[in-house]
Amino acid sequence: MGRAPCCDKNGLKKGPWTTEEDQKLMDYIQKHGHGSWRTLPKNAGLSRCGKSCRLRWTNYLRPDIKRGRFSFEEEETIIQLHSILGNKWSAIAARLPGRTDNEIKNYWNTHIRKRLLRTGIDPVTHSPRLDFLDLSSILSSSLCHPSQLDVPRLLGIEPLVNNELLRLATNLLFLQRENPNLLHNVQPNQFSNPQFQNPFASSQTHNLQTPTLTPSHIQFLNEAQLMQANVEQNSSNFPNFDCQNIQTNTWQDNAMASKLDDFAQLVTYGYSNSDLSMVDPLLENSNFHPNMNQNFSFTSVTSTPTSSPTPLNSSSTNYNNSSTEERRDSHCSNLWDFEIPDFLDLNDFM
DNA sequence: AAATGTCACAACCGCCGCCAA
DNA sequence: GTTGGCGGCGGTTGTGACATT
Repeated sequence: MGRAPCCDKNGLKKGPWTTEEDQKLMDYIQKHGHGSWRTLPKNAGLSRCGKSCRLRWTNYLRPDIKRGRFSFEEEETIIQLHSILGNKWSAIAARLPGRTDNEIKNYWNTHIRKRLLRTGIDPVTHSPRLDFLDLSSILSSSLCHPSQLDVPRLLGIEPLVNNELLRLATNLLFLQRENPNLLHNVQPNQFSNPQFQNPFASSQTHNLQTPTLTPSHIQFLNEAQLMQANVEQNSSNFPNFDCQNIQTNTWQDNAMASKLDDFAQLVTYGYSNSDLSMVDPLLENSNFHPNMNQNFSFTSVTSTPTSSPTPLNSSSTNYNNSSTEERRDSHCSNLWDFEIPDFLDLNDFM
């Protein structure tokens, strides 16, 4: 047999809490702790369901709740965490002291989500929305450069992330991990070298030792492969852009790509957008902290792009004379800025 | 000034995993 | 092993405040 019902639903009050009820609940919990929520309402003299009491306490009356508007840093943290965790509001709230999951969820739905949509970012995938493309701009661009009109790409048929580029980056990361000095000496034309296409190929050049597969190597490669598989799986979600057209359409400012450095972290951390079970241990074991964005840059093909770690406290930013909203919009409009290392010739891979 | 629309957020609903009975 | 309540969670709704027409 199961337990007795927690409460008789009939006759229990619902709806907004009165100050008197709040006071009763606070007084009781301060004296006795909440203990069993099932028995609390009766002991506290409240005609409420235990569940209602629990929600009122955790979402509103708890003394450690931070009230007031979300700061820019908090908002940025929420966006970054959401790009990894999705709608795991409790997990996000756990990393924002003083904020409740309900509060974050509400703020997301009423503020952040709308702002992302307004700036052409899909709040679910954190990637640019294809329907946000300025068709007139594209068409005018195509009129100027008819030969560059690429319908399949406009329709998003081709994946944004070229698999070869991804593979190359993965290999580069492996090599960099094996030999941190390697990339400092590399020449642009060396990226066509098979060495960079396959780190396990002959290592006669670059004074590389043939890698021995240690467990860490295997783990790393598994992570990289998982990452690659996820990107391939999700690539259909991404619109494509043509590097040759990048100067001529609205993607100039919104182009999406991964910075190699961020990519390195992405792969190293084993991030998988579709495997959230990896996220919590990942964050727990990493140096991540909401205020330590320098250690948290999951900017990638599948997540929120890099944001400045110090957008606010830098007096040199252009935010000085802007309202918070303007700052946030401005920030969002630059979300998709990216840098590609000079030594990478993307034309070879796109 | 009234009607209507929009926004913000507290609270509820329903589902799920865990675990006591 | 089964049942069903508890606690937690994410999604949705209700409602008051404010803005716009």
